[in-house]
Amino acid sequence: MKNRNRENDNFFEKVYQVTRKIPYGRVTSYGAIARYIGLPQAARMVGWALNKSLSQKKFVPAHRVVNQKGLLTGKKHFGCSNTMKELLENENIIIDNDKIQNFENVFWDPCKELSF
DNA sequence: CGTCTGACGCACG
DNA sequence: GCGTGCGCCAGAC
Repeated sequence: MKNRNRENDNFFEKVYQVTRKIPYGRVTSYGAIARYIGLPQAARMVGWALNKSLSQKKFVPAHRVVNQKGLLTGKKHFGCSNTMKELLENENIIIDNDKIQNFENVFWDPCKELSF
């Protein structure tokens, strides 16, 4: 196997890296990540990649990624539906009815913050 | 190779 | 403002 090091070229790895760059107490959306990668219409793949990220050895703050509405749509993939909420609340993020409160304030856009 | 699915996003009614 | 339907890309079967 020669070049399996092209992680950077892999869509999934990009998602992982960007997600890991999400600062504490901040969240982003699937579309934002997808847009940062270059596939704004591939938001679904971001979520899918994050799902696989749960199996990754390195921890990926997938709980900091929500949909454009700020809803914890992926909470069910954390095993317990409360896990994602707990993690977010642990970061001073207010959650109400599986929705992030003050979403605009905690929103973190990689395309903007990373200025890419 | 054809078909279905998926942690979304957007257009439409 | 809310519910429904379609499209998007990539992978699994």
